[in-house]
Amino acid sequence: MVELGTIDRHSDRPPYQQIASVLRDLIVAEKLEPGAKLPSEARLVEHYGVARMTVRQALQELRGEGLVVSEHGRGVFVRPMPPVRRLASDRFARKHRSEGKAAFLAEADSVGYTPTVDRIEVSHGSAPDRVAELLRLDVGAEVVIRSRRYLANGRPVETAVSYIPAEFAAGTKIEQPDTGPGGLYARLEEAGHTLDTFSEEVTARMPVGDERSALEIGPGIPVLTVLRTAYDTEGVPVEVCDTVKVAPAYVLQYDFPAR
Amino acid sequence: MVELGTIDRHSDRPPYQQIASVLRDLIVAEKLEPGAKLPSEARLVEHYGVARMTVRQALQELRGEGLVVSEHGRGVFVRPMPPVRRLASDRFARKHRSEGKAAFLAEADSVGYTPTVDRIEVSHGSAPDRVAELLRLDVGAEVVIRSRRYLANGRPVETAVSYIPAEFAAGTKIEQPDTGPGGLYARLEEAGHTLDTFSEEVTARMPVGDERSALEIGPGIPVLTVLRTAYDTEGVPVEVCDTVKVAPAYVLQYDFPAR
DNA sequence: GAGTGGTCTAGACCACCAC
DNA sequence: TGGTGGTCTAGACCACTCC
Repeated sequence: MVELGTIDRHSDRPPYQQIASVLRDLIVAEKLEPGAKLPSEARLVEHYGVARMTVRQALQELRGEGLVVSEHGRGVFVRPMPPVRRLASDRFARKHRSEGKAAFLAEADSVGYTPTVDRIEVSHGSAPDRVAELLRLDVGAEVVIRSRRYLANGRPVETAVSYIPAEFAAGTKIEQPDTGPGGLYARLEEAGHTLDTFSEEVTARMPVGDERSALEIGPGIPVLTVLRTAYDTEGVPVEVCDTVKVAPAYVLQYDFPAR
Repeated sequence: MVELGTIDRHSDRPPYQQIASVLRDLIVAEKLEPGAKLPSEARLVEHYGVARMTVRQALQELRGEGLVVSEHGRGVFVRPMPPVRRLASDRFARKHRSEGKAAFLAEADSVGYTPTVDRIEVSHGSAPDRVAELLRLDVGAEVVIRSRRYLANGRPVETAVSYIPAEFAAGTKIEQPDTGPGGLYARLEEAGHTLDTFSEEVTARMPVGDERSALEIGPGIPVLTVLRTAYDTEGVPVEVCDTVKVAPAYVLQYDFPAR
């Protein structure tokens, strides 16, 4: 049983904010643990002696802050947080590839979570304008499109879509769902495109509709987007990877010289 | 006059989502330009023939997406967006410092906005735990704390707090509000700490209360946080800078070797 | 069927803003 | 003073989940 306290009708702060504060404090103090069920709206209405819309407005605040998620017909729950993944800028180092692991799987060992990849889809098509620009292709040029979703401990944490110029992928496992040991980058190197440099563009924003469902996050959780271009030793862009990550699940680390 | 259309009472999508969609489309198509006033709640109630709470729920959606801001007693407005700043990983290159400009001012020229810095505060104190760890200081060790706020075209885009071990700042302009030509990093190099490497940790999250007011953003806009550590040529950390940026105003770019 | 959250109605009073 | 958004009430019906 949690301590819900009371609200002060004469306070400057409106009742819905007071109710939101009480619940927020219970959550951050972990008196309500991640995954725990909050009292039902009906209970809160009864406890505080307010209208249901007032209780719902309080819960709306907490949803907006990403602290709770509601499930129709079941209840409102404290949002369970996925483990934090720390991505260092050497995560694509060749030494990881040579061990036969793709970056995501290699990292899971050291951090200690169970990695999964699902929704793998491979197709041929044309690249979005921005991607074509980065790949220095004509708009509409054919690329291999590889999309997939990454999960940590069963919870989605990232979606990724790779675009590879069709000529670089032709006849390789890049055109198949399973790219084999070392992943996509290992296959590109076998095809003669030794990787030299990566360039990443990082932004953050609120998720749009289908991202919310794919990443199983509510509207109160931002996403980090990383648009990565891989260049070979001749400076030719050989792949662009567009990733959308659940922001609270990631810390990106980059080292660079002061020059 | 904008075209508000009508809603379909028999659709699967609830009326509030249909209303939100119409307004959202008008905004993204720029039929409602940034800064423009939306029709009042009363007008929308009249136009769509729904209850006021239904209109408010539609507007709540748009607020959550950061598309509009409401101003009590004035109306609801399309959020005007600050210009996008693209931060490349060479933005602290020595060549910029040697021209006598700090990074923020140097960049404004090329991108074409008016930069301002305000709320500059300098104090002595102890570093937060994480900062002390990065600076390899004992918890509670004395540092110089420099905080400031950056604005582009008069709109806040970033707050920054720098922590410099007291011994490195002693007797330099680092202890004064105006650090002089080339900024903080130029002073550190003059003091014998030639900069060699930067390391940045990037995350994104929703803003907390005082960040919302300092950056003048509503609850629907995420922030990017960058925690940067500067190392000198001997590998000694000489500064940690904790920045909070309005996410939609930034693209961070990093280049790194595939190794 | 009982309990839950999702949506909606038709009012009300208040605080803030511009004129 | 009139128009605006902010908050609240006391209901209603629906869709979903679980038993």
